[in-house]
Amino acid sequence: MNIRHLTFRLLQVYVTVVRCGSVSAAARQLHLTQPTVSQQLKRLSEAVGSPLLEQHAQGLTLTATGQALYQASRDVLGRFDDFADQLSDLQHGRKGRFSIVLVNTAQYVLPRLLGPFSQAFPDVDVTVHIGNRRQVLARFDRHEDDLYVFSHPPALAHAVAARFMRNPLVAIAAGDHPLAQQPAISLEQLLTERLLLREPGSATRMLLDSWLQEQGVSMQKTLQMASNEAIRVGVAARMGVAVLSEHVLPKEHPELAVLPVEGLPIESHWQFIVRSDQRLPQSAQRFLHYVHEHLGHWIEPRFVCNELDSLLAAYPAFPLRS
Amino acid sequence: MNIRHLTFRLLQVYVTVVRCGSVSAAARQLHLTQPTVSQQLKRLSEAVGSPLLEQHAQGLTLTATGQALYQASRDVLGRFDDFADQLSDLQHGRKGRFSIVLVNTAQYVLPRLLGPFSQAFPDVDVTVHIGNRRQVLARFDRHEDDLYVFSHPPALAHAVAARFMRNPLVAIAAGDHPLAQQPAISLEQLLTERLLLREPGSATRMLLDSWLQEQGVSMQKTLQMASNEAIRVGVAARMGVAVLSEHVLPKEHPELAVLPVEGLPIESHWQFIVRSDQRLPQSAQRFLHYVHEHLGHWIEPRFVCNELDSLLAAYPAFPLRS
DNA sequence: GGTTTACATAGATAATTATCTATACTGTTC
DNA sequence: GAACAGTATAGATAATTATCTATGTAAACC
Repeated sequence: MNIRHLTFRLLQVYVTVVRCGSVSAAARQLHLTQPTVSQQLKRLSEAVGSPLLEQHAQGLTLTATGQALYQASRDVLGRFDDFADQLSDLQHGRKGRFSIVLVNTAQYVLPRLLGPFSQAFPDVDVTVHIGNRRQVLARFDRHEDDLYVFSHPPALAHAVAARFMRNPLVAIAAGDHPLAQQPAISLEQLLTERLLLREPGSATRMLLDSWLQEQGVSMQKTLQMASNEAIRVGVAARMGVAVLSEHVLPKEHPELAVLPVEGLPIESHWQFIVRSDQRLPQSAQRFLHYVHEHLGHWIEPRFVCNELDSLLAAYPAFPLRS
Repeated sequence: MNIRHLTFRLLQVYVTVVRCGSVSAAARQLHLTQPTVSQQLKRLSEAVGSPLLEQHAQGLTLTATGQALYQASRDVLGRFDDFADQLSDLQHGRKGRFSIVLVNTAQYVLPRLLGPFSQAFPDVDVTVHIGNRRQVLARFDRHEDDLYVFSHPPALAHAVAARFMRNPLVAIAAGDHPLAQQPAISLEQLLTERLLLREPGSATRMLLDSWLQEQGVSMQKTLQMASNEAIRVGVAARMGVAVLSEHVLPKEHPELAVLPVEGLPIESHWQFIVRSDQRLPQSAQRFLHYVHEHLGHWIEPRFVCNELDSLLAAYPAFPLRS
């Protein structure tokens, strides 16, 4: 048997002929002429190397080979129908996988988007990595993920970005800290306190550094901790004050106070970054669309900054509704 | 997905590429050039409607679609490998079915050939029909079977015949019948006895009729019975004498005697008939070859008359050994 | 015995496929 | 940054396929 020139189409025609029990009937059903079907059968028979059909008084009869081929054809076509179903799910992003990397601060927020998405699309597997800004950039360079979330625009080649949420940095102190009582605080006043800092390489630190530099001042007493959580707890324990993403604070935080420092909060934004030189899986596209549509439902309005349109415009063929 | 222009070859190439993890390696293995394989992949990808592969630092990676296609391809190709195995059995006649029709007398002999054949080829299903000459001819006219066994050459269109066994007709009487004692018996003497006859339409009757006509004599006392068995028992019970195929007699037959009538035995032969206007199933071809080779092992030499060569010459491509 | 029905064959043509060579692009690796 | 390895693209060509119309053939039906 020569498998090389065997097409699925040929098997479809064959199955139709067997089901119809007649060449002419099959031709009508397939919108072909009868000689065309006859010839296809001939080719198929040659490919297989044995006769498949015999003509008897009561119509066509299958040879043993013909029966075996009929079963094989049905199995094979059925298997490809299944594949087509899978494909449809995959192509609509209802199924699949993608990976996303977050800078540390974003980990307080993204679960509020990923959670509903996973419920809506249970067959999409999402892998989430978390690191500080430097680590996320390294992963970007190595093409390790599909979606990246930064809190400050990086200048990267092959990157397309779109902001979606505000990420204000505020100054905090213990709830009963003397500064917490004041109606307004100058930057200099703040810097007399010990400042609890994230490590260099983190976005929060970078933003703070560059903001202070703009203001022409420099830090005095500092203490460095590589975790937003640790800093928050440290501030509550009166180790000092800090400038942190507002999202790091719990909803209710009696033991912490946001300080009305002049010039604060520092405005920054989280944004999705995709690599333009790498295919974005359908499921990740589906996620971006989902975020675009539902952001307002899951996030407090004052944080929403939905600028995803420009990014999504790159995937125009994507079916908007599942 | 457009299934129409999907070939098995394309899937083979794809599977090879995935297994090799590289287009070039697959090309070498398939004895093709690298651009050829690249282009096949492109076509496949277009047929499916989604990217299948991605190029990363560590070689090619499958997309989710690519993985699904890989599995589907393996399943499908595996299914066709199974089919090819079946096909091989069918094409070598190791498996399949055929039907054969025997005239009555042959039913005493053909089981001795069909039995060993069925043991040697357990996956071949044989259907045996039995009738008298007229009934067998009617089946032949209606194309009802694959193989026909007659005991007298019919003049048929689209028939090819080959003799394989002698079928002598002998006169018998009860073991203690007066004629049984005589060293030689004339035809006239025989005809004074009551003759137990098969029905018109049977070959035995036809042969006897025409032989008697040649001899210029006619029957006097007769009794007609539509079964060789009934006649044999009737002769033993002294109802009369008969002319029957020698094969109808049991190996040991003390209650019956073969009479040395002049001019007897009437020589006739069994022969296989195949229709030249109808495909002979491989399994039936295999059976004829089997008979040709083993006839001498299963049948007493004096009955063997192996003239199947001419018939088998029509199937030259048939592999002689299983 | 003519008519119908169903299948096969022949011949033609446009589209598609299989395959090549030559060349361009893109990361790795010295 | 030059060389290299692996892919992709372009252009060419022979083979194959898909499909038609027209015609032949054989059995079945009045």
